[in-house]
Amino acid sequence: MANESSYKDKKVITIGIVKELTGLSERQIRYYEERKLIFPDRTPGGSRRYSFADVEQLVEIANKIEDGVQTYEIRQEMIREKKRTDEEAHKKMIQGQLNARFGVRKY
Amino acid sequence: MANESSYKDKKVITIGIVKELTGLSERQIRYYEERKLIFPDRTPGGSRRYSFADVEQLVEIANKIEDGVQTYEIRQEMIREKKRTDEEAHKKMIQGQLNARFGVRKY
DNA sequence: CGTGTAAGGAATTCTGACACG
DNA sequence: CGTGTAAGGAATTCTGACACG
Repeated sequence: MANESSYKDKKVITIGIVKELTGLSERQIRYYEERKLIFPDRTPGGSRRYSFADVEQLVEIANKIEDGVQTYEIRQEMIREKKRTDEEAHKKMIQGQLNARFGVRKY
Repeated sequence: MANESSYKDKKVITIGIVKELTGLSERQIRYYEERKLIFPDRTPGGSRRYSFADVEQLVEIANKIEDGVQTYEIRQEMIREKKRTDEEAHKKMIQGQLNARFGVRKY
């Protein structure tokens, strides 16, 4: 649920292409980064590189803003969502360890 | 077998990233294009854009060249391979039309 | 044949700031 | 708050050519 697509998460897209793909302006794309909603990689030279997942994220962000949601709120949502998935992953890992030591109980 | 990955075939990667991803020089990447082994898109400004599929193709090409295969031969192989898959697709399409008109015979 | 390189120019991207509201 | 824009510079990419072999 995080690493099944080797392409989707690779940071290889320049801001110019992201602009084409999303229809957003460079200004918007950079601003959402400033507000910590998106996290592109950087080349050694300092240019931003986005993944397809980032592109999709940007579209979602833009939609919410169009609906009047502020960047701060969007960020809070993202943090809550991350916490939820992290806890879920943690729970699964613990369960995996239990299964490894005491055997898997299928049902 | 050609459009199941929406990411793999999108031409969004600059030559600089392709260089990193493949370990090839820009010179090599451009040369393989000159020899019609690879077909990047272009931005309005003229910059090349590659897909992940292109990146994989480039690695294969580079391996063959290392093995002493000439670009001309690699190109011939590619043409033969394309012909084969095209014929296969054509055959499937004809069969599909027959099935549509006369019903599908499962076995 | 396949690849390196120096050359000059054009396209791309970057940051910080001013503006509006 | 979110976005546009002009400014100046730096990084990226482009082409055509000379070189080697």
